Amino acid sequence: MAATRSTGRRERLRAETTAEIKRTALALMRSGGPDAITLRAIAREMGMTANAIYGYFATRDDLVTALIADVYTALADALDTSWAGSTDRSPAERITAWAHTFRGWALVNPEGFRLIYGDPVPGYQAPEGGAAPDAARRVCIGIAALADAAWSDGEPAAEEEGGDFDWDDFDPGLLDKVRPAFPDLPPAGVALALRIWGHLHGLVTLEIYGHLRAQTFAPDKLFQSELGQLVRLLGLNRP
Amino acid sequence: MAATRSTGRRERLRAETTAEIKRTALALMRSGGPDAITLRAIAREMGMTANAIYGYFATRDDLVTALIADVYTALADALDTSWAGSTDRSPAERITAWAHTFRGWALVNPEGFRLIYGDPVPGYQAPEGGAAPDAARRVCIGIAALADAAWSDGEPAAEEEGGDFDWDDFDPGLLDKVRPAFPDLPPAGVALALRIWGHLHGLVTLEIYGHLRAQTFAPDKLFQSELGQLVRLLGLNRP
DNA sequence: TGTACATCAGTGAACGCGCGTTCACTGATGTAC
DNA sequence: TGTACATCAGTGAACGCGCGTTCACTGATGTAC
Repeated sequence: MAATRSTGRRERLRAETTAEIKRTALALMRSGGPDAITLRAIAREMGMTANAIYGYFATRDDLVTALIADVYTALADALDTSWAGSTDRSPAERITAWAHTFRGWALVNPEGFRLIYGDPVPGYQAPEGGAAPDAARRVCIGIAALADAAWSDGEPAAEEEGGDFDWDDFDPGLLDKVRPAFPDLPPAGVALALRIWGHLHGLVTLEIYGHLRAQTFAPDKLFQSELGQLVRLLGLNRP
Repeated sequence: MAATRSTGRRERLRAETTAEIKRTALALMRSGGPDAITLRAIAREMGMTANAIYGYFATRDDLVTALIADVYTALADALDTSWAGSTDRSPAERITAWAHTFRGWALVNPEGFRLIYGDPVPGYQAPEGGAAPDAARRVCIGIAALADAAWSDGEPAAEEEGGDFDWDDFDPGLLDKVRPAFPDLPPAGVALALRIWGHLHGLVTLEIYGHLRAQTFAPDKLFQSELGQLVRLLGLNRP
């Protein structure tokens, strides 16, 4: 029994090898940095010849493009799943959970984080219309959701100075997604979202790149403390 | 008149060429990314042979090490100069000026910022006791000065949650410098300093790496707004 | 069930390239008398 | 001021290496009748 249809088996093997190539590439990057992603190194690691990879990816850059898209999508998925799974909790709890998902993902996938947000793989030339922007957008929209959740709880940054933001200050492509989804969020709310992104991105980047761990042994505590302030900044947890 | 002593002239020429090599390396990195720093490319750009550089640096990695030390020191100098030049102003103004210096330096020297805080130059192996940690420390101490200035103005983060920080949470090498300089700054103050670092680093990194500009046309306004909140967070500018 | 053919994953040798680095050298600049 | 020597910045050819990519191929797996 269970003799799978032969074409199906070939396809499955093919998909498995494709996945293994990607997995190996990321593992190499993890241990050797972005310049460790070479077709020859991947092939060596997998016990095959370098040109066998051409059966799966047309060029090295195609592989890198696929890698970036995969990783970006995985991050966006993780964040969206976290957010969608906490609808029954308070905004403060949801935002905290989302931020922990963000940092947690980065700590588990440091090479992915660097691939997405750090310097590009040496020699890599991105294609014209990559899928990466889509996932980047999704992350931004996720952050806008945080800001919106806080905003609908009482205009947290209303007292802000330098907050004379206008719709013209933002990329139309971003607004096309954000405004329909969060009709009550004003320009200052979008600005707040980007600033929150900055806070989280900064601490996580410093940690991933080793700058934070050179100064403190308690990055968790630091992040926790940051989230406490974030929730306060957003005007949540008020008496 | 003015016939410079001959040895002096040779030394001067030597120093000039050394500087030109570094300048060219950074210019190449600016236009071509970290992997554009190669001896051959530098030599090509300068109109000489690649091995002529061996008269100035023993290996390529020595050049990169010198580059990192130079750039890191330049950043720390710029920040310290900004801070030292504003002693007659209010803490809020000083902190704002310092942060603008930080961002301004990064925008003018994006390749330097990436060299210091981003992924390492491909193939680069840092030496044992590099000078980079020193300058990194100096930047941290500068941020501690900001926190101290705010703290002596009224314990800004006293109401903080997750703020149960201890001296043991921080690197002794950092504390050796920070505690004597700022005897009134408690552990929570050092933690606050690192978090402020995260805020600024995050926005600037997103901007330098192009992630911010994909979303907004007004990164200046955003940074300005961030600083307004920072000053408020620090408990300054109170009525 | 058995045979003839098609598919296709992977091989092995080879290419041209740019890299860091080494070597023996040349020729201009500066020094000593 | 003039000559003999020392210094030293830079040359030019060469090395071995790892890279992406191409090519003609082999041999196992699956398909058709």
